[in-house]
Amino acid sequence: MKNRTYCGEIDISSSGESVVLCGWIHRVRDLGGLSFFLLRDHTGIIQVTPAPDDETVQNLIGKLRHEDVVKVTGTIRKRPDGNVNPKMSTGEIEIAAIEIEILSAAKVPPFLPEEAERVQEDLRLKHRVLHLRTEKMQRNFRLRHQLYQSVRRYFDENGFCEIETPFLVKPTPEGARDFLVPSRLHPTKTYALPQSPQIYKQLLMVAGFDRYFQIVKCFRDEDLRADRQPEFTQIDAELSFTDEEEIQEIVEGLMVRIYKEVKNIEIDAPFPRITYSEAISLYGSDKPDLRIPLKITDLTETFRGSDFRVFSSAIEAGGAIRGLNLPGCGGYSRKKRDELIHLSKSWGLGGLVYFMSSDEGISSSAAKFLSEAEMAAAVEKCDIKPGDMLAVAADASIEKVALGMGQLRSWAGKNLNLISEVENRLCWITDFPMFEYNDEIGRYQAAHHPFTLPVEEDLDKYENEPGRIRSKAYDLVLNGHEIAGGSIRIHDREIQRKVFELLGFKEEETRERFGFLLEALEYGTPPHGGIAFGLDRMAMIMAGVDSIREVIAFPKTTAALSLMDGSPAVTDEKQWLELGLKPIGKAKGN
RNA sequence: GGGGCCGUAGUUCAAUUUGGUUAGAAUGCCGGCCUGUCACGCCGGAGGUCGCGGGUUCGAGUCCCGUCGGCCCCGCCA
Repeated sequence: MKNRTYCGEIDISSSGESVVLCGWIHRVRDLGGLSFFLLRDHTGIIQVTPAPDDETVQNLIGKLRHEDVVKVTGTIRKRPDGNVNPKMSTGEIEIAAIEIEILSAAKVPPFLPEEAERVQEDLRLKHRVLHLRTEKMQRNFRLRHQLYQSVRRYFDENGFCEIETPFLVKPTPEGARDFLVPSRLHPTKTYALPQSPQIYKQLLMVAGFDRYFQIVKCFRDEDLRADRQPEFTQIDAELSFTDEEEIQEIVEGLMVRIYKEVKNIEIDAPFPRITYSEAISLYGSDKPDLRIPLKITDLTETFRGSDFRVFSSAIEAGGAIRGLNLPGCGGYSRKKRDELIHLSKSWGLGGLVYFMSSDEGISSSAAKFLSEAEMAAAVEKCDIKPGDMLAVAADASIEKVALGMGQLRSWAGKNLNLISEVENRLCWITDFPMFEYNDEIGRYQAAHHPFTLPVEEDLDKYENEPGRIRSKAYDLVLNGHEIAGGSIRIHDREIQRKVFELLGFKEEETRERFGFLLEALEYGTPPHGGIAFGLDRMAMIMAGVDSIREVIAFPKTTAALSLMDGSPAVTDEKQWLELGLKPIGKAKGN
């Protein structure tokens, strides 16, 4: 519609002008002889009232209902003195309407957009369009749009070429569960939806594109979480003739650019680099939230030779003792301390030993087992001040005590109000282990993926301690969320062969699974590496919401259902037959 | 696969602890009145498979079992 104006774009400077506005009925106030209504579009809300003595319009307003779609023709005018609404950005003006056309009458909606935030989420998901009409959701998606644009501009300016990779790809048994797509033309065979474009972007490097990027959907058939959906969006990038430093610099430039363009926030680069093992011991996590100003302290040496059995037995078994300052908790009641001990058990810790500090000195439940000197040393080492409480855990497994203390650190961040919401803290986690032992299947698995380049000086650990080989992999962590992960890839076929061997892949199997990549790698492969970002998580954090469902237009529930369109759905027998398939088992649902 | 919380008018909640008359309120909806409202106001009205199924009981929204659905977490997510 030409010459159409938006509700939020008008201000007092345009008073006197005639306008055509289109939008939804937000609220009607019918006073009898005089009526008002609020008209809403994606830019804002403005009040409309009949032009003087216009009875036709006056009568029509009484018939308007919530969420009707109307076209309003009228004049912008200053509101009479004393009738300005300071709570509205358009509160100084109103539209004197000479014509109102109902373009589409609305059924009574199950909830009004303005109350969407307090209705049950399943109802919001079912009537997603009503929720998306809210100012908050409109803002979230416009932020996400800005994010796309900023990313595309940045990569384009830095010589990256956007190339689409296929959605119907070869199934890969490693990693996450695949969504399979049966082939009609080739019964018993399937495609898979890509878990990521990993292999294809490596092929693009072999193909000589030098720098590639793509904003692309990925699919993983795993259980859902607040920050995990079965289909999600990655910003995927890959570079040739590169190294970790270059990739990290490019990413830092991107993050600085995004924050500036999307949020108008200046962030500092470079971001701190923290090795995986440092992250685990200092923060008890491979994705530490650096907004929490607490570090875990190793107290193993402080308590070596202690008479306290809980400590000495952990040390004798090769374990560790770690402490964390809980600032301001020195006065915690017995009940609160017990609650925390209960929680600590769910974090995999055996319990917590407390040292409460006050002006009178240190008190502790373990005081009778420990010397004054030991207690003083621990408190000193953890920077405990009067009023604080030191929580200490010991375990025969270093990993267990580290991760448990990490949970305690997160708990403290949330519950002791230590997190500043306006802060954005980014860091790199580097030097990940190349392999992780999987107890269930009794072999090593790639911690990142099997094309990741191991750190060269660790290669001699192949035979005896593969668990200690580090890889050239890196994660980018923002406020405790992993938002990107990448690596330098293997371009040497001998190293690739060794990695597959260690992962227990038979040569034949390797050829069958990854043959097309390995073959391509033989025809002249540039050293290359890259990274992939979780765009949904970035949008979630930048929008200040707690779930990626708030930044995905049509998300699934935690049971992977779409309440709006009812997918997945029972499929016609005819469609199954065409694919040469027959469903077994029984559908659940109502 | 496991743990926790939740499900009552269109919506948000109360009544569930301790089983007992006709399941209440607000808002939304419908009708009437009202000429400067802005969460308009006033008057009246309609609206309930208490998620579903089974069990215990003289009697179940309330107790028990199962199931469906939602959220959070663990496992899982190369």
